[in-house]
Amino acid sequence: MLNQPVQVEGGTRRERRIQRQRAAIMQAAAQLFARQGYLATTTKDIARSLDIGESTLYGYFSSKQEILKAILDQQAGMVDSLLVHLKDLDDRPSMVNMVDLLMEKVLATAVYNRVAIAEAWIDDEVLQVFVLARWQPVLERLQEVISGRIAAGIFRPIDPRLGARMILTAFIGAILPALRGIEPLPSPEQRRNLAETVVEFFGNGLAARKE
Amino acid sequence: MLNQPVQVEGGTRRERRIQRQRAAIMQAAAQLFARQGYLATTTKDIARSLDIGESTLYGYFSSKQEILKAILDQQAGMVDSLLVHLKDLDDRPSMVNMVDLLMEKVLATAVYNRVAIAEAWIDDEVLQVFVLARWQPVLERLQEVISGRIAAGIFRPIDPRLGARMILTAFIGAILPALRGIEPLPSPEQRRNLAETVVEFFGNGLAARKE
Amino acid sequence: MLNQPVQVEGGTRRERRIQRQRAAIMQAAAQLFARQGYLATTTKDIARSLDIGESTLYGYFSSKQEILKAILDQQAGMVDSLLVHLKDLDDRPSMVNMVDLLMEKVLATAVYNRVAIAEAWIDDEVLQVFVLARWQPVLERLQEVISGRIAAGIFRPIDPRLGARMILTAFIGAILPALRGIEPLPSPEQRRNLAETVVEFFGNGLAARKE
Amino acid sequence: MLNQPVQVEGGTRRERRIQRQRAAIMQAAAQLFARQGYLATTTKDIARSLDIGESTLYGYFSSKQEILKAILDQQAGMVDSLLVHLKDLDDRPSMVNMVDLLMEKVLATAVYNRVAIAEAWIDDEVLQVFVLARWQPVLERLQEVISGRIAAGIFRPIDPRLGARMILTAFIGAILPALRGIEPLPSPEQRRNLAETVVEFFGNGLAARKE
DNA sequence: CATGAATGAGCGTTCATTCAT
DNA sequence: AATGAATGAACGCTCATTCAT
Repeated sequence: MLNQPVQVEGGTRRERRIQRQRAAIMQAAAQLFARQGYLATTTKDIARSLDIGESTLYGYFSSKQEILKAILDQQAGMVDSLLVHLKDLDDRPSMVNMVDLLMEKVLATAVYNRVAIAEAWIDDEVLQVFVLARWQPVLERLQEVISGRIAAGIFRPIDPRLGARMILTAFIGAILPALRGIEPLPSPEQRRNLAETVVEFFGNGLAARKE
Repeated sequence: MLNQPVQVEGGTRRERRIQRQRAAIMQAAAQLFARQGYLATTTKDIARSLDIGESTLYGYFSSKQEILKAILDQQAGMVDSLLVHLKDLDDRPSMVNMVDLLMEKVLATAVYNRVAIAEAWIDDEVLQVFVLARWQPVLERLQEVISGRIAAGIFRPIDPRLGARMILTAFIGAILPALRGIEPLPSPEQRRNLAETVVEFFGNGLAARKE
Repeated sequence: MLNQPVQVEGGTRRERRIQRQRAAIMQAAAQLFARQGYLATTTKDIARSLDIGESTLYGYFSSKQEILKAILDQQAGMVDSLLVHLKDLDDRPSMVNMVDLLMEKVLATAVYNRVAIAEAWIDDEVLQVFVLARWQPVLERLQEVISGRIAAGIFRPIDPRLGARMILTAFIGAILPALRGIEPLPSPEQRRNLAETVVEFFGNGLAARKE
Repeated sequence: MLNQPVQVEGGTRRERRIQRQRAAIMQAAAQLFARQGYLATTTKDIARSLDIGESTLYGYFSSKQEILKAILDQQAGMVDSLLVHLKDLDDRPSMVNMVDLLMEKVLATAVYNRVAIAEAWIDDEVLQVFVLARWQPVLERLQEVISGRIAAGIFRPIDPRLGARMILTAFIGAILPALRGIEPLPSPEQRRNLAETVVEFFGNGLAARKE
């Protein structure tokens, strides 16, 4: 979780510098928001962690709120970017790939997600706009798959909404310690393993595979 | 979710009155903490919601922090009280009963749990002392059951810790909207239904039951 | 220009204390606003001049703006209270009495008026709401008198609005140094003298009285 | 009240350019100072209204204070320039001419005067140095005229200082709305009319002319 | 010469806590 | 036991000014 200069592209050199600085501020702020919460983090904290003056922040964001909004926006964008990958969920290997990818993306922005979850847990608007609205397509896709399999007799008749929610929270449970920051991020191998376990769990629970 | 005078017992009449007032403060504070977060809730908010003077709070708690601690303590006690019921998890009906009971207890103190989760998400000490330490026995019991079934060939060989975590988060997922406060608490029938679905999911995932 | 405890009446003892404190704050603030201007006066200045904590101010006024508003309101009320006395302006002695009274009232709240003028000079809303609207009846009464005398052939035909404005500013000119705070308030005798001169000026300019 | 490039003369081309820019800054700043007050006007406001960088201002003035000082100086120079015209005040036509000229000059720099009045109303040093000291010769000349006429039996015996002050404030009253910026500047005809009324008022008040 | 970026000092305001009654 | 009043410490934010380019 190093603080490396963020890569940005496009625009003039000046615009790139501004984007780089904005990203650096968001990163530093997100670290602090994740660790102490938004309210407990002062603008002084953020400035000090970047070794800049407090008022310098206001050249890049018009308020502390705006920094949070930018973080939430970026994380929401990440969720959106998942949607293209939600097509093939019919055979087991493609599901494993999908879950692996999901984990990778979610964990790559773990700090941002931690902030988003913290805020959404308390603020209804954040919950609706930045979390529920963005994850909704994922949940719907899951429900489609479940409904399809129920119709095909592969799955028991179950409330697809509940099923989708349980599977999604089980998925989150698998990466929760890393997301919460009490365990290191899993290696690619560990992640693949987790993905396979989640998918298996999705289908058969913990029952022994019946061949 | 009415604010009724809380029943307390033991001690002199005076001590009971004090306990009753402490409980009333905790309840009022927890409502506000749950809705707005601990930091965003002012002592003035709490006092006003009880229609008492702000400084009166300090006759019952030495600080705002202490109110939070008392709330976390109480919720942790609730978790502890679950442990006695964790014995019989061997046949399906007793598992359903257990999960139903768990849900009932967790939802009965939904507001307190919401506060605990919010704080644990941000504060490492709260996470360790008030959440992880208390849920640890539940997780361990679950791991035992899983290990036992793996040994008996009923379950696939899987990391029991991961399995326990996934099942517990799936369980939480089932009641998440009520816990977060965006859906009403489930009726006893709905709850039983949820419990059965969770247990089934635990065993067989979403696969059709093979009888 | 001593800072004596302000007399207030009505309400319970508690309410009277609050009113007294509000008045003390307004008085202290007005002194400072008059001397340095509203913006250049900090809440710290006001608090220090009363030897109270800065945050104590906010128990009596919700913002620095509100202190200013209260001062302007009070001054506007003073102007309103003049109107009852504007009836008899027909013979010379009653005009002198009237002008004398006007001077007395305006000078008794000299500091407040100085603040009101300063703000009205810069802020259009203050000018309209707190100054023009309140002095309007005075100006109109003056115009009536002037129009009446023109009709009676006593006065030259002149724009009554311009006449009223000139006479009012000449009146203010007579007390300007006291209002501005560079000369002490006039004694009652000096004031009566000023009043007579103003009234004479009103009628005959500086020309020698033709008896 | 257009913002045209100000004409300056003397010096090298470079010096003229500097003078022109200084004047442009003063003009822009004076507009803002007049409308919002000195303190409420930020250097950013001034720079933006000139479409230059904020720090560019500091190439022409060493501080925001200095811009104000330059404005006050210039206005004070305008008053000084009136003095040459204060000779002939003996017959009525020349007095009217004089008052007309005074009005013209004062109104031509209305914005600067508005700023000067605002500051002098609050700051003792500005009052003394930039206003009282500069208007003093005008007041003295007026007092001389009054004293002379008293000696000649034309005027009543009156305190010449008070008389001079009243006549000057009545004069200001005649142009006050334009000065304050709530009415447009008077046309030359209107101005001449005002001048005649003021002079008449000076001599005979509002009494009908006795021929 | 012009400027974008940076910043220290200070602002108005909030709030948990104390204290006299 | 209850409270209204008071307050120090700290907050988010602004702004005149500096400085490297």
